[in-house]
Amino acid sequence: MGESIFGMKRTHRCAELNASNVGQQVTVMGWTHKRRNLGGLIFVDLRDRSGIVQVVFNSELSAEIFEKAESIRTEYVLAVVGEVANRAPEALNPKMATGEIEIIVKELRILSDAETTPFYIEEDSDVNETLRLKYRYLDLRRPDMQRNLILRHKVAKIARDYYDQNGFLEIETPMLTKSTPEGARDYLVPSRVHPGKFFALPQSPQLFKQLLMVSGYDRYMQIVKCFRDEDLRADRQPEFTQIDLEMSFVNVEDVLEINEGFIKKAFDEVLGIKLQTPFLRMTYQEAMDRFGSDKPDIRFGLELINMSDIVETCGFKVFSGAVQDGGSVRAINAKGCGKAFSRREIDALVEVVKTYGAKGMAWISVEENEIKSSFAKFLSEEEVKAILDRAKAEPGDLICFVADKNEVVYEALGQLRLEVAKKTNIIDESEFKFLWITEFPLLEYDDEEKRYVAKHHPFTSPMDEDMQYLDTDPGKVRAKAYDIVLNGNEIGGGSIRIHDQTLQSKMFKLLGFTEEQAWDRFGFLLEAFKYGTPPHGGLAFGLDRLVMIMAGRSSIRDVIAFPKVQNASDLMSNAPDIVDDKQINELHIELSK
RNA sequence: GGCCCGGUAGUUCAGUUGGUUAGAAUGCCAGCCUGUCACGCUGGAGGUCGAGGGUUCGAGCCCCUUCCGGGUCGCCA
Repeated sequence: MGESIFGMKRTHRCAELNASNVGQQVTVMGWTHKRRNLGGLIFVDLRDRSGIVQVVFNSELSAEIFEKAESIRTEYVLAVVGEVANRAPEALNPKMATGEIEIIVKELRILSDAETTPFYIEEDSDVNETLRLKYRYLDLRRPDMQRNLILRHKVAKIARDYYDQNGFLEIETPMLTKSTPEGARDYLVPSRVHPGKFFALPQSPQLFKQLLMVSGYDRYMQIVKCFRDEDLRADRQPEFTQIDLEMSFVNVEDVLEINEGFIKKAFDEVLGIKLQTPFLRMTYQEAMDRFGSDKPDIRFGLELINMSDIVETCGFKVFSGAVQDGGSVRAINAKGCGKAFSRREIDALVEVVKTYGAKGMAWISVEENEIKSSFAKFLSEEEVKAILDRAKAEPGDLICFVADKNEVVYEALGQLRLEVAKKTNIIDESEFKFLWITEFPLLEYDDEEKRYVAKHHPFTSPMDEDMQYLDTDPGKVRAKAYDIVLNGNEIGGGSIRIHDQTLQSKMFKLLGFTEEQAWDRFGFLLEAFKYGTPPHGGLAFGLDRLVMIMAGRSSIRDVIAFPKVQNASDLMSNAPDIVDDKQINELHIELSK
């Protein structure tokens, strides 16, 4: 059993001590990071969340204390009273933040012993993630994980302070809500009191924050958990955190401006990085045309080049056919890759575009006085020359083409662009490139459901100048919707909302809802809109993704204390799990076999 | 639901064409050691090769099934 802490009070965290404390008697408490027993002299590196300090047990101690010190093992929890001393010049450790000093121990208590941990508690360990997650509380002792969570805390704190200073009120919205059929799958919670009825956990506080605008709160923010029952990815967890906000009496530009102010402040105060505002604004159409993506990584070029007009009537059916069917032929010029890539590596690029629905990838490898290509023989000399000119081709380049429906061409080349950038190592990992993508399409056609669905959500306002197309050509209507993109990651998005009941009803109709269905599902919102609704709009940041990038990690699991694995379970607590029949019965649920 | 990668001492890994008792480093345990900081030296323990089945005289290695983890496509208003 561990010793009591009775009568002791911690005076400092381990790494808070420095040369200015020399001569002071201090009490520190923490975990045994490492011990070095030299026989008559024992060193212990004591660790807490601040860092590590060396404590020394020497022969001036009583036999009782020294024997106790000999029993110390890794991860034992210690309380140590001692005097801070300068280290001898030859014993300095410049690699340690506290390497100039050490604590000469006078009193020791072993507060808790510890079994050998399943993995070392050390910086940047490459332990199997299964094991890390099963023993997450040990994983979270690792200094880099502690830094990540501390960074997350700072970002959240800055968000609250910043938005508070700008007149936002933090207001909580319910976790037990009404299921909405549009969008992601809901997590459902059965009601005991109402047999056969279910709550849904919120995918976002969307409707509630709009209602708060109706209520006159003017500026709302909340750091809030959201839930989506969809498959996981490195940047997607079933429960995740948003910095969610909504503002009244604003236009698109007002929302962008206030939010880039937050990002600027967070990067300055947490990372010491001065960002230039305003961030670059780019329309959705421009982003697609130039980068094949609505979340382009603009740390590098490799932009898409439209070749459609050149090849529209060429002899290569794959190209001319795609253009004549309303699609396009586009390319990227992978500078130097014609020379640098083996045939096998080029074949790997073909596999990349196939993953995203392209039927294939045509290519031209440019050499000193000739070109190598599988399809150029179908083209006239002039056509080949026009292609090379437009691609600004130089010897050594590899020009990669995709011909298909625009949708597929964008997606395949956008992803190919990222792949080539990774392979050729042209991305500067130290850069943070933000931009806003604006003027998203309001709707997209769902082939499966045979109807239009909202690209953002059904409450997004169309752009004023496109209102005329709502009835005639809905696919053409652009929305007052925007995303904020950082290094190719969507870290937030939002829109100006519809605040007019008639327009909102029309929108539901466009999405294929009957009047009855719309009122059944969103009646409370439509009803609310009758009583005086301010124009409003807002945005939500994905806090996990933002912090992930700021921490230089590639998975949001590394910035979430207790994340779930790919099958949406928790390896530590073993949730989800079966429950007693009694609980099931109370909820009026029957399980299928 | 599809595709790809992985699973061997506590941990990180190696393991040849299928062939003796499955190795290394580190950690752990014991002994020695007064200036270490990746402490050092000596010795020791430690294995369901993810699980099940098959082929074979013989399987960590080949085949089938399955479980677990990661990446990804679909999915994610």
